[in-house]
Amino acid sequence: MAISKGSTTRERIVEAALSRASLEGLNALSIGELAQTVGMSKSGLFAHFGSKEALQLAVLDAMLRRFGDTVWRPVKAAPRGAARLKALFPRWLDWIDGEELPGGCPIQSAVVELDDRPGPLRDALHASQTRWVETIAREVANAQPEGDGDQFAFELNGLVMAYAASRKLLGDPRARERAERAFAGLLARFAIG
Amino acid sequence: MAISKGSTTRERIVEAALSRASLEGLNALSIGELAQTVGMSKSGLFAHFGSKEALQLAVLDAMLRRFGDTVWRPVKAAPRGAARLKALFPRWLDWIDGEELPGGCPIQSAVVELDDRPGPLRDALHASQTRWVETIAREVANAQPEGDGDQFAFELNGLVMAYAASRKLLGDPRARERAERAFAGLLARFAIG
DNA sequence: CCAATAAAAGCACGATCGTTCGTACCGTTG
DNA sequence: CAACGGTACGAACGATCGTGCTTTTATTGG
Repeated sequence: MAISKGSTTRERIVEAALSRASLEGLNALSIGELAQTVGMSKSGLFAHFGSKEALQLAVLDAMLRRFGDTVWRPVKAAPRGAARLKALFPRWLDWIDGEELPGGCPIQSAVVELDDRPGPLRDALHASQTRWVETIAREVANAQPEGDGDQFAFELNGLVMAYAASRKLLGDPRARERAERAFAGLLARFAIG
Repeated sequence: MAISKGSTTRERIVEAALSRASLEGLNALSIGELAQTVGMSKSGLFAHFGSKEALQLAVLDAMLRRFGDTVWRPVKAAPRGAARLKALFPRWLDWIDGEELPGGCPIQSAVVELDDRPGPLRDALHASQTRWVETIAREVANAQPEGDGDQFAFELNGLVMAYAASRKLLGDPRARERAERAFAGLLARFAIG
């Protein structure tokens, strides 16, 4: 069989852990509780990873892959440059709203959770975020060769975080409209569009 | 004596908890570990609060007060409007850098930690953040009566979050310069200056 | 200085944590 | 049929968690 039994259970575990982590964060993952929700024993679940940190790494990897699949990959259908950036933005906001995961964007939680906690988790997230900034900057370069892509990525990232905070903590119904207006201002300032 | 012994130890506890929470978050606070760092017994410490949640509330309250004292209060010396906003920004970034607390801004951690976890903690933070947005918006109104103060506050908040992420996770040495450039762009777009 | 009160300690509780171990059951392979 | 690696189990480990009690120690007001 191409798919062994173990790999599918492993996926079920990571899937459940991903939901949980989007709500409570990576550190709050508990093996016992996780085992209960997937319906197996603590030790059986544990054997799939060998340590809690390895489980967290698997979950972090899964959330990054899912972001790529859900947000970025469909956007690549749009032509390079301005069109892609404009296609990216609403999709990214949708991702924040969390139709995919119950607790919204787990990456943002991970950023805040890991930013001053050294270790393999932080390293993996750091690498991923660096690549993400480069991805955005490359698109900016396609849209406007004069523009500072890293600066754009910096501000765009802040925009999305502000959207998340405004939406989820403050519950502002105008959050999306605010984000869109800010995005329009950003495009204008960088002469993109 | 005006200051009882209990109130001063309580302050010592909250102070230590504040440092810890700035590193690990409010939920990661542990009474046992906290008691050890303050040099007293678990039960002795516990008696000051009666529950972990009450301790967390005290810590949250302390961090919000400290933000007010460290960031906002000195800024009020500047004249209302544009001058205040310009004075606020670098001071806010300094606060993010965390010369005051070891782990940088604990409020941002709290926002991400509590944004989808209902309860008194979230309520207190929600109220505080709402007041903060209003404070900024009021200042914008003083600087530029035509401007949408809530929109400005939204974007300014995102800027600061982007700065924190860029500085602490990515370790970008140009983070401050990026934030300043973005702030200049924000002021320009709102015709403040 | 003494009694009242506040603060802290001591001890124990049930629960849960991550982890280890030995042991079954399974399908595959020789 | 025998041996095997992969998968999952139950039990148990020491540690730590938040939270009650009861008792001792420190501080305070009269």
